[in-house]
Amino acid sequence: MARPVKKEQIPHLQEAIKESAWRLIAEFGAPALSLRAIARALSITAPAIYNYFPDRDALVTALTIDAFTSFGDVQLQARDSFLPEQLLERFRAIGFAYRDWALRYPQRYQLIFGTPIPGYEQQQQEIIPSATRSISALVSVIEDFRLAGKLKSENFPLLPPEYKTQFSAMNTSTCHALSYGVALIVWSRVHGLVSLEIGGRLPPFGVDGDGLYHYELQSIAQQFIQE
Amino acid sequence: MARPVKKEQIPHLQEAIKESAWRLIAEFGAPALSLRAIARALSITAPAIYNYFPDRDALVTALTIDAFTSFGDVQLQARDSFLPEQLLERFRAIGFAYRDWALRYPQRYQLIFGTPIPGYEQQQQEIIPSATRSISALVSVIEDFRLAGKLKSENFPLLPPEYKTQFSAMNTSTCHALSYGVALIVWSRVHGLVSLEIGGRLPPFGVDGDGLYHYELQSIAQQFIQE
DNA sequence: TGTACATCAGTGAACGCGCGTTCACTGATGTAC
DNA sequence: TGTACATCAGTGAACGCGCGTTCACTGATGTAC
Repeated sequence: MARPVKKEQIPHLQEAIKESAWRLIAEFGAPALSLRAIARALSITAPAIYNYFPDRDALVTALTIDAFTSFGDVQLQARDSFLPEQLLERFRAIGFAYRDWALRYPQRYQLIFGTPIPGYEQQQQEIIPSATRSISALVSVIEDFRLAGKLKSENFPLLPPEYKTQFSAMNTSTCHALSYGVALIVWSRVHGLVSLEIGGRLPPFGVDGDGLYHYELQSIAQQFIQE
Repeated sequence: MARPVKKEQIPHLQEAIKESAWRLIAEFGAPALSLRAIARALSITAPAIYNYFPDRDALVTALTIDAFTSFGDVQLQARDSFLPEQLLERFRAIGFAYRDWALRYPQRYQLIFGTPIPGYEQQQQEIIPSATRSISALVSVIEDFRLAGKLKSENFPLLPPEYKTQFSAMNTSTCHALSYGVALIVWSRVHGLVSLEIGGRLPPFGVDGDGLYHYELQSIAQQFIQE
């Protein structure tokens, strides 16, 4: 019963495993990911995966880091597609890149920001750098507004000094606590709209996710940024 | 090997099953819920559950409806703890009730708004009424602002007429499309902050979730409500 | 008050399934001489 | 150029597990007479 050994010259099986995992996550959702399903899709046996990842958690951790990294990449690229002086353009570009990525890879977005996968213990230490980087574009542009004296911050709740420590410990060099606080609020608004849209909570017909998102970015700019 | 038959007079097993399910969800998260675990916790056998729910999906649907209902209840109660004329107080009360409920039952919040449980096909029709009701307090108070001429809506993106149809089809009687659109934005902001907080995405130390939330409610009021 | 019977909630065994992980192995590849 | 050998990526069988669901059953309860 010789199985037709196709041996299709997988160049880098480690990458193939991750790609296959992403495909399965896109189709069935992150919580349903299994090593055996990945192996099946690649026409290999499940134990082969153990040559590349010590266990399932390690694979999920690697996927999470890759997702955060790719998510950070597109935002940083969007920022850098404008000159450092074009702060408002940079801000808007980051905002649109954020939503575009999330709509293109909704399951990846849910993997990194949604309900944790059952039975998976997140390895915080390994993930934190890429996670921090994933919002660093936003934080940096808001800090730039502050340095340019263009950050409106009346009434913003005072942030304890630990903020600063915490933040520089997160490897993003120096950043004023205020910028970080404003970035958190901005992030929460963007995340709120995007996660409702991804989750299908905006009623399916007649709701203009695009329009709402544009409006929300505009509102944020009006509230926090000096003309 | 006679097991000590405790027979502790469970009065309404159907309720006990749901309560046990909530306890397991609170401890292990919604995606890990299983009928056998529920049965184990109640010292009954798994097939007994089938006397009360035709299958696992039906149980999850019932839990979802209960969660939405309870979530809607606390918001409506919060609203009605102020006189109909005290619109701003009503709005703030709803906002705080929203966050309080979510922080008290984070796993329920994730069950109804987070990543869907793998293998569970949501029965939209059964759930929609309670889901709609869960944000009806917010929608109603914003509609009241509009009727009182106190809704600031310059620049709000025009909503197609389908909105109105859709919304009344959702059993919330008549409501202007504009109110519904504003409610969506308000909801997305509240949801964004709350879901980041529940997910532990606000850095653990030094971040004042309370303060940020107060600030955000204040911002919303300033943006959308006429003094 | 006493007996026969119907009801039906819960039991226990069993099904087929997919999972993560282990382990001894095999067989192609590449190097050393 | 030819042979012996080490390497090691991937295999196949097996493990123990928990899952949803089915099915024939049992045994307590309550009713009819």
